[in-house]
Amino acid sequence: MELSNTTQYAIRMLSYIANSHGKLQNAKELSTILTIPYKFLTKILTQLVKSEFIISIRGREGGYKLAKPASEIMVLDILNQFGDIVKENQCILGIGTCDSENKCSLHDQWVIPKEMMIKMFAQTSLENLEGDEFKI
Amino acid sequence: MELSNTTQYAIRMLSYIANSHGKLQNAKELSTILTIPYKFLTKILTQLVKSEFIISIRGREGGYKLAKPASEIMVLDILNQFGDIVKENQCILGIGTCDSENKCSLHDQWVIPKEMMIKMFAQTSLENLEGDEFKI
DNA sequence: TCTTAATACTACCTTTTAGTAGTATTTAAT
DNA sequence: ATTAAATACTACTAAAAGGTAGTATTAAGA
Ligand code: SF4
Ligand code: SF4
Repeated sequence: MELSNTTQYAIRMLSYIANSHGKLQNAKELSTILTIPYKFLTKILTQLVKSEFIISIRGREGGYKLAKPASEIMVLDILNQFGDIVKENQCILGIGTCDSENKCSLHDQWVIPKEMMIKMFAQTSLENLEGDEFKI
Repeated sequence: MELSNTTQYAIRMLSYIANSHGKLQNAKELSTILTIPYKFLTKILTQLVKSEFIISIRGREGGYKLAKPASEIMVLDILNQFGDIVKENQCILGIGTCDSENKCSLHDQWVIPKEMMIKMFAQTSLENLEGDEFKI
Protein backbone atom coordinates (compact mmCIF):
# COMPACT_ATOMS: atom_id res chain seq x y z
CA MET A 1 0.00 0.00 0.00
CA GLU A 2 2.66 2.46 -0.94
CA LEU A 3 4.18 4.06 -4.01
CA SER A 4 7.10 2.24 -5.64
CA ASN A 5 10.59 3.67 -5.19
CA THR A 6 10.64 4.59 -8.85
CA THR A 7 7.41 6.58 -8.58
CA GLN A 8 8.54 8.30 -5.41
CA TYR A 9 11.81 9.27 -7.07
CA ALA A 10 10.03 10.46 -10.21
CA ILE A 11 7.70 12.72 -8.24
CA ARG A 12 10.58 14.17 -6.24
CA MET A 13 12.69 14.77 -9.34
CA LEU A 14 9.89 16.39 -11.27
CA SER A 15 8.92 18.41 -8.25
CA TYR A 16 12.45 19.70 -7.88
CA ILE A 17 12.84 20.43 -11.58
CA ALA A 18 9.53 22.28 -11.55
CA ASN A 19 10.78 24.37 -8.67
CA SER A 20 13.76 25.63 -10.68
CA HIS A 21 11.49 27.43 -13.14
CA GLY A 22 13.18 26.68 -16.44
CA LYS A 23 16.79 26.69 -15.25
CA LEU A 24 18.41 23.50 -16.48
CA GLN A 25 19.16 20.88 -13.84
CA ASN A 26 21.73 18.19 -14.46
CA ALA A 27 21.65 14.60 -13.29
CA LYS A 28 24.74 14.79 -11.13
CA GLU A 29 23.38 17.61 -9.03
CA LEU A 30 19.93 16.10 -8.84
CA SER A 31 21.51 12.91 -7.58
CA THR A 32 23.35 14.60 -4.72
CA ILE A 33 20.58 16.99 -3.81
CA LEU A 34 17.83 14.37 -3.79
CA THR A 35 20.11 11.55 -2.60
CA ILE A 36 18.99 9.19 -5.33
CA PRO A 37 21.61 6.81 -6.80
CA TYR A 38 23.04 8.51 -9.90
CA LYS A 39 22.66 5.65 -12.34
CA PHE A 40 19.15 4.84 -11.25
CA LEU A 41 18.20 8.49 -11.42
CA THR A 42 19.45 8.89 -14.99
CA LYS A 43 17.52 5.83 -16.02
CA ILE A 44 14.33 7.36 -14.65
CA LEU A 45 15.13 10.77 -16.18
CA THR A 46 15.42 9.15 -19.61
CA GLN A 47 11.99 7.59 -19.12
CA LEU A 48 10.63 10.98 -18.14
CA VAL A 49 12.05 12.48 -21.34
CA LYS A 50 10.48 9.75 -23.46
CA SER A 51 7.14 10.17 -21.79
CA GLU A 52 7.42 13.91 -22.40
CA PHE A 53 7.29 15.19 -18.87
CA ILE A 54 10.67 16.86 -19.35
CA ILE A 55 13.00 17.74 -22.18
CA SER A 56 16.73 17.16 -22.16
CA ILE A 57 19.56 19.20 -23.58
CA ARG A 58 22.53 16.99 -24.32
CA GLY A 59 26.20 17.82 -24.20
CA ARG A 60 28.20 20.10 -21.97
CA GLU A 61 26.05 22.62 -20.08
CA GLY A 62 23.12 20.38 -20.78
CA GLY A 63 20.42 19.22 -18.39
CA TYR A 64 16.70 18.86 -17.93
CA LYS A 65 13.69 21.11 -17.63
CA LEU A 66 9.93 20.65 -17.73
CA ALA A 67 8.39 20.02 -21.14
CA LYS A 68 5.21 21.88 -20.20
CA PRO A 69 3.89 24.16 -17.45
CA ALA A 70 4.00 22.66 -13.96
CA SER A 71 0.27 23.24 -13.68
CA GLU A 72 -0.31 20.75 -16.50
CA ILE A 73 1.58 17.83 -14.98
CA MET A 74 -0.66 15.94 -12.60
CA VAL A 75 0.65 13.52 -10.01
CA LEU A 76 -1.77 10.93 -11.38
CA ASP A 77 -0.05 11.16 -14.78
CA ILE A 78 3.22 10.25 -13.11
CA LEU A 79 1.71 7.29 -11.27
CA ASN A 80 0.19 6.04 -14.50
CA GLN A 81 3.44 6.40 -16.40
CA PHE A 82 5.20 4.12 -13.93
CA GLY A 83 2.37 1.64 -13.65
CA ASP A 84 1.73 2.61 -10.07
CA ILE A 85 -1.87 2.46 -10.92
CA VAL A 86 -4.78 3.70 -8.94
CA LYS A 87 -7.34 2.46 -11.40
CA GLU A 88 -10.98 3.13 -10.88
CA ASN A 89 -12.02 -0.42 -11.67
CA GLN A 90 -9.14 -2.33 -10.12
CA CYS A 91 -10.09 -4.74 -7.36
CA ILE A 92 -8.33 -4.06 -4.09
CA LEU A 93 -8.44 -7.79 -3.38
CA GLY A 94 -7.13 -8.65 -6.82
CA ILE A 95 -10.24 -10.51 -7.95
CA GLY A 96 -10.19 -9.35 -11.55
CA THR A 97 -11.81 -6.08 -12.44
CA CYS A 98 -14.92 -4.95 -10.75
CA ASP A 99 -18.10 -3.00 -10.98
CA SER A 100 -20.69 -2.31 -8.32
CA GLU A 101 -22.79 -5.24 -9.56
CA ASN A 102 -19.99 -7.70 -9.00
CA LYS A 103 -18.10 -6.59 -5.97
CA CYS A 104 -15.56 -7.99 -3.57
CA SER A 105 -16.21 -8.01 0.16
CA LEU A 106 -14.14 -4.89 0.79
CA HIS A 107 -15.88 -2.88 -1.91
CA ASP A 108 -18.29 -0.88 0.18
CA GLN A 109 -15.62 0.16 2.66
CA TRP A 110 -12.97 0.86 0.03
CA VAL A 111 -14.92 2.85 -2.51
CA ILE A 112 -14.93 6.18 -0.63
CA PRO A 113 -11.25 6.35 0.39
CA LYS A 114 -10.30 5.13 -3.07
CA GLU A 115 -12.26 7.84 -4.85
CA MET A 116 -10.80 10.38 -2.53
CA MET A 117 -7.27 9.26 -3.21
CA ILE A 118 -7.72 9.15 -6.97
CA LYS A 119 -9.35 12.55 -6.97
CA MET A 120 -6.47 13.98 -4.97
CA PHE A 121 -3.83 12.55 -7.31
CA ALA A 122 -5.82 13.68 -10.35
CA GLN A 123 -6.21 17.24 -9.10
CA THR A 124 -2.72 17.80 -7.75
CA SER A 125 -0.22 19.25 -10.21
CA LEU A 126 3.49 19.90 -9.82
CA GLU A 127 2.60 23.53 -9.33
CA ASN A 128 0.70 22.58 -6.19
CA LEU A 129 3.84 20.94 -4.81
CA GLU A 130 6.01 24.02 -5.01
CA GLY A 131 7.41 25.69 -1.95
CA ASP A 132 10.68 25.97 -0.08
CA GLU A 133 9.35 24.71 3.20
CA PHE A 134 9.28 21.06 2.16
CA LYS A 135 11.64 18.14 2.54
CA ILE A 136 13.13 17.21 -0.82
CA MET B 1 -0.33 1.72 -4.59
CA GLU B 2 -1.93 -1.63 -4.08
CA LEU B 3 -1.93 -4.50 -1.65
CA SER B 4 0.62 -7.27 -2.20
CA ASN B 5 -0.61 -10.60 -3.53
CA THR B 6 0.11 -12.18 -0.18
CA THR B 7 -2.02 -9.66 1.67
CA GLN B 8 -4.85 -9.94 -0.84
CA TYR B 9 -4.79 -13.72 -0.52
CA ALA B 10 -4.68 -13.53 3.28
CA ILE B 11 -7.71 -11.27 3.44
CA ARG B 12 -9.66 -13.49 1.07
CA MET B 13 -8.75 -16.66 2.95
CA LEU B 14 -9.59 -15.22 6.34
CA SER B 15 -12.75 -13.74 4.95
CA TYR B 16 -13.83 -17.09 3.57
CA ILE B 17 -12.90 -18.95 6.74
CA ALA B 18 -14.81 -16.41 8.80
CA ASN B 19 -17.84 -16.98 6.62
CA SER B 20 -17.93 -20.70 7.47
CA HIS B 21 -18.68 -19.95 11.11
CA GLY B 22 -16.48 -22.47 12.87
CA LYS B 23 -16.75 -25.31 10.34
CA LEU B 24 -13.22 -26.46 9.54
CA GLN B 25 -11.93 -25.56 6.11
CA ASN B 26 -9.05 -27.46 4.55
CA ALA B 27 -6.31 -26.12 2.34
CA LYS B 28 -7.18 -28.17 -0.72
CA GLU B 29 -10.72 -26.85 -0.89
CA LEU B 30 -9.67 -23.31 -0.11
CA SER B 31 -7.20 -23.52 -2.96
CA THR B 32 -9.79 -24.56 -5.52
CA ILE B 33 -12.54 -22.28 -4.25
CA LEU B 34 -10.36 -19.18 -4.01
CA THR B 35 -8.16 -20.14 -6.98
CA ILE B 36 -4.96 -19.55 -5.06
CA PRO B 37 -2.00 -21.86 -5.81
CA TYR B 38 -2.14 -24.69 -3.23
CA LYS B 39 1.45 -24.55 -2.06
CA PHE B 40 1.45 -20.78 -1.75
CA LEU B 41 -1.82 -20.87 0.10
CA THR B 42 -0.60 -23.39 2.67
CA LYS B 43 2.48 -21.30 3.27
CA ILE B 44 0.30 -18.29 4.04
CA LEU B 45 -2.07 -20.36 6.17
CA THR B 46 0.85 -21.48 8.32
CA GLN B 47 1.81 -17.84 8.83
CA LEU B 48 -1.76 -17.06 9.80
CA VAL B 49 -1.66 -19.86 12.37
CA LYS B 50 1.60 -18.57 13.84
CA SER B 51 0.28 -15.04 14.02
CA GLU B 52 -2.82 -16.41 15.75
CA PHE B 53 -5.49 -15.32 13.32
CA ILE B 54 -6.55 -18.95 12.87
CA ILE B 55 -5.99 -22.28 14.54
CA SER B 56 -5.22 -25.47 12.71
CA ILE B 57 -6.29 -29.03 13.41
CA ARG B 58 -3.77 -31.45 11.96
CA GLY B 59 -4.30 -34.91 10.60
CA ARG B 60 -7.19 -36.44 8.74
CA GLU B 61 -10.42 -34.42 8.98
CA GLY B 62 -8.28 -31.49 10.02
CA GLY B 63 -8.41 -27.94 8.74
CA TYR B 64 -8.52 -24.34 9.82
CA LYS B 65 -10.90 -22.04 11.66
CA LEU B 66 -10.71 -18.59 13.19
CA ALA B 67 -8.81 -18.29 16.45
CA LYS B 68 -11.12 -15.54 17.67
CA PRO B 69 -14.42 -13.90 16.78
CA ALA B 70 -14.54 -12.37 13.30
CA SER B 71 -15.45 -9.06 14.87
CA GLU B 72 -12.06 -8.96 16.58
CA ILE B 73 -9.92 -9.42 13.47
CA MET B 74 -9.38 -6.07 11.78
CA VAL B 75 -8.19 -5.75 8.21
CA LEU B 76 -5.46 -3.43 9.47
CA ASP B 77 -4.10 -6.26 11.64
CA ILE B 78 -3.75 -8.39 8.54
CA LEU B 79 -1.97 -5.64 6.60
CA ASN B 80 0.41 -5.14 9.49
CA GLN B 81 1.14 -8.83 9.80
CA PHE B 82 2.27 -8.97 6.18
CA GLY B 83 4.21 -5.73 6.27
CA ASP B 84 1.75 -4.08 3.94
CA ILE B 85 1.98 -1.10 6.13
CA VAL B 86 -0.18 1.96 6.17
CA LYS B 87 1.79 3.71 8.87
CA GLU B 88 0.64 7.01 10.22
CA ASN B 89 4.08 8.58 10.08
CA GLN B 90 5.39 7.06 6.88
CA CYS B 91 6.26 9.48 4.12
CA ILE B 92 4.37 8.86 0.89
CA LEU B 93 7.44 10.13 -0.99
CA GLY B 94 9.78 7.92 0.99
CA ILE B 95 11.70 10.78 2.59
CA GLY B 96 12.19 9.19 5.98
CA THR B 97 9.49 9.52 8.56
CA CYS B 98 7.52 12.67 8.92
CA ASP B 99 5.67 14.97 11.19
CA SER B 100 3.69 18.06 10.35
CA GLU B 101 6.70 20.25 11.18
CA ASN B 102 8.90 18.56 8.61
CA LYS B 103 6.73 17.65 5.69
CA CYS B 104 7.16 16.56 2.11
CA SER B 105 5.54 18.46 -0.73
CA LEU B 106 2.62 16.05 -1.01
CA HIS B 107 1.83 16.13 2.69
CA ASP B 108 -1.06 18.58 2.71
CA GLN B 109 -2.85 16.79 -0.10
CA TRP B 110 -2.15 13.30 1.20
CA VAL B 111 -3.00 13.65 4.85
CA ILE B 112 -6.80 13.50 4.49
CA PRO B 113 -7.12 10.51 2.13
CA LYS B 114 -4.45 8.71 4.16
CA GLU B 115 -6.28 9.16 7.43
CA MET B 116 -9.46 8.03 5.79
CA MET B 117 -7.86 4.88 4.45
CA ILE B 118 -6.19 3.97 7.71
CA LYS B 119 -9.38 4.59 9.64
CA MET B 120 -11.29 2.36 7.25
CA PHE B 121 -8.81 -0.50 7.55
CA ALA B 122 -8.69 -0.09 11.31
CA GLN B 123 -12.46 -0.15 11.73
CA THR B 124 -13.28 -2.94 9.30
CA SER B 125 -13.36 -6.42 10.79
CA LEU B 126 -13.82 -9.76 9.09
CA GLU B 127 -17.38 -9.68 10.37
CA ASN B 128 -17.99 -6.60 8.23
CA LEU B 129 -16.86 -8.53 5.17
CA GLU B 130 -19.41 -11.30 5.50
CA GLY B 131 -22.09 -11.88 2.94
CA ASP B 132 -22.93 -14.20 0.08
CA GLU B 133 -23.23 -11.49 -2.52
CA PHE B 134 -19.50 -10.96 -2.92
CA LYS B 135 -16.88 -12.24 -5.29
CA ILE B 136 -14.50 -14.55 -3.48
C1' DT C 1 40.49 20.60 -33.04
C1' DC C 2 40.60 18.71 -28.60
C1' DT C 3 38.89 18.20 -24.13
C1' DT C 4 35.38 17.95 -20.93
C1' DA C 5 30.89 17.62 -19.08
C1' DA C 6 26.75 16.40 -20.00
C1' DT C 7 22.78 12.80 -21.67
C1' DA C 8 21.62 8.00 -23.90
C1' DC C 9 22.08 3.12 -24.47
C1' DT C 10 22.98 -1.72 -23.43
C1' DA C 11 23.80 -5.10 -20.42
C1' DC C 12 24.35 -6.91 -16.16
C1' DC C 13 23.88 -7.77 -10.92
C1' DT C 14 21.15 -7.82 -6.40
C1' DT C 15 17.17 -8.02 -3.58
C1' DT C 16 12.49 -8.90 -2.81
C1' DT C 17 8.25 -11.06 -3.88
C1' DA C 18 5.80 -14.84 -5.81
C1' DG C 19 5.43 -19.52 -6.45
C1' DT C 20 6.93 -24.71 -6.50
C1' DA C 21 8.65 -29.34 -4.92
C1' DG C 22 9.33 -32.88 -1.83
C1' DT C 23 9.25 -34.82 2.56
C1' DA C 24 7.92 -35.24 7.45
C1' DT C 25 4.40 -35.28 10.88
C1' DT C 26 -0.19 -35.80 12.73
C1' DT C 27 -4.63 -38.13 13.33
C1' DA C 28 -9.27 -40.21 12.07
C1' DA C 29 -11.18 -44.15 9.89
C1' DT C 30 -10.89 -48.84 8.52
C1' DA D 1 -1.77 -51.76 12.83
C1' DT D 2 -2.35 -49.67 8.41
C1' DT D 3 -3.90 -46.40 5.37
C1' DA D 4 -5.33 -42.07 3.88
C1' DA D 5 -5.99 -37.28 4.38
C1' DA D 6 -4.75 -33.58 6.40
C1' DT D 7 -1.06 -29.73 8.18
C1' DA D 8 4.16 -28.38 8.83
C1' DC D 9 8.86 -27.87 7.42
C1' DT D 10 12.85 -27.14 4.43
C1' DA D 11 14.64 -25.86 0.38
C1' DC D 12 14.56 -24.46 -4.10
C1' DT D 13 13.10 -21.77 -8.60
C1' DA D 14 11.00 -17.79 -11.25
C1' DA D 15 9.72 -13.16 -11.94
C1' DA D 16 9.75 -8.37 -10.79
C1' DA D 17 11.80 -4.38 -8.75
C1' DG D 18 15.78 -1.94 -7.52
C1' DG D 19 20.26 -0.76 -8.60
C1' DT D 20 25.11 -0.76 -11.05
C1' DA D 21 28.77 -0.65 -14.76
C1' DG D 22 30.63 0.61 -18.92
C1' DT D 23 30.49 2.69 -23.21
C1' DA D 24 28.58 5.70 -26.89
C1' DT D 25 26.94 10.11 -28.24
C1' DT D 26 26.39 15.08 -28.05
C1' DA D 27 27.87 19.85 -27.77
C1' DA D 28 30.01 23.92 -25.32
C1' DG D 29 34.37 25.97 -24.42
C1' DA D 30 39.37 26.43 -24.35
S1 SF4 E 1 -13.59 -2.94 -3.88
FE1 SF4 E 1 -15.16 -2.94 -5.20
S2 SF4 E 1 -14.53 -1.49 -6.57
FE2 SF4 E 1 -12.90 -1.89 -5.38
S3 SF4 E 1 -12.18 -3.45 -6.23
FE3 SF4 E 1 -13.20 -4.65 -4.97
S4 SF4 E 1 -14.96 -4.82 -6.12
FE4 SF4 E 1 -13.92 -3.40 -7.20
S1 SF4 F 1 2.93 13.39 3.30
FE1 SF4 F 1 3.31 14.36 5.07
S2 SF4 F 1 2.68 12.94 6.45
FE2 SF4 F 1 2.69 11.99 4.62
S3 SF4 F 1 4.57 11.49 4.51
FE3 SF4 F 1 4.97 13.14 3.44
S4 SF4 F 1 5.43 14.36 5.08
FE4 SF4 F 1 4.72 12.70 6.06
